[in-house]
Amino acid sequence: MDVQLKRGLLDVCVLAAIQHEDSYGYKIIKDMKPYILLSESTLYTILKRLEGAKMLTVRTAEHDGRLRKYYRITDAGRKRIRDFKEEWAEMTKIYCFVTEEDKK
Amino acid sequence: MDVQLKRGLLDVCVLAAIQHEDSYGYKIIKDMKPYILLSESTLYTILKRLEGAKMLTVRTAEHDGRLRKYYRITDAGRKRIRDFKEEWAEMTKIYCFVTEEDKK
DNA sequence: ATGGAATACATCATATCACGAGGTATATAT
DNA sequence: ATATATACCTCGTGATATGATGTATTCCAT
Repeated sequence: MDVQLKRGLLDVCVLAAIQHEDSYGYKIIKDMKPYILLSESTLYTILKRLEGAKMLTVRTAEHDGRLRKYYRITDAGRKRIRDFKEEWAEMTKIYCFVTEEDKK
Repeated sequence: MDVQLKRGLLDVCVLAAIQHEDSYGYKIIKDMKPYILLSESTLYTILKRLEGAKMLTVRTAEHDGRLRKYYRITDAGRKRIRDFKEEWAEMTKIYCFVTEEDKK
């Protein structure tokens, strides 16, 4: 997918990946794989940004003797997803505009 | 609409605005207005970029004693629109992923 | 006739952001 | 032993939307 198109989708996708249950970096990438690919460097940049925007919170927990950082979505994060749904309607209009055939 | 989301749509929208007939800066902005807003500085940046990518060609013509730059879509430009249609299918999948309700 | 809006083009500086390259460390399978 | 998977992180770079700003002409209302 075009890099510029991804830009608008990645943040929301990451939020979507943790909306049903807390998750951690490596798992988020795997869960998103069928829909959109992203590298670790990209993901951690996004997680930091979403944390700064208070759309998720972080907690560190031990798992099999190794530390993991678990991310949990906040109300602001859920609002971002709702806003995206509204933006989708606008995008659908744009799609129609772009694919409009010649009206002879 | 979210700035990042616009990024991926603007180029294709500008191409869509000239796909049926040649157009010029001011008119492109007006035609796109119902679907997506963009400033003149943004538009001219995009037109330059699309010209560099050979997705459109430019010609200068006089209109009412004033010079206008008319933009015409190329085959590469039409291909970009076709590619977008394919990307739309991916985006629809992503939309489903994001809006997926809890599966109890 | 004068002033302001609309038309029409353009440049520059800034802030945001995806991503490759690189780094650290442990667990598990071959 | 060694390779692969898991798990985290930082930095530099290139791409790009946008506001601010500038130039110039035409049209319309007062």
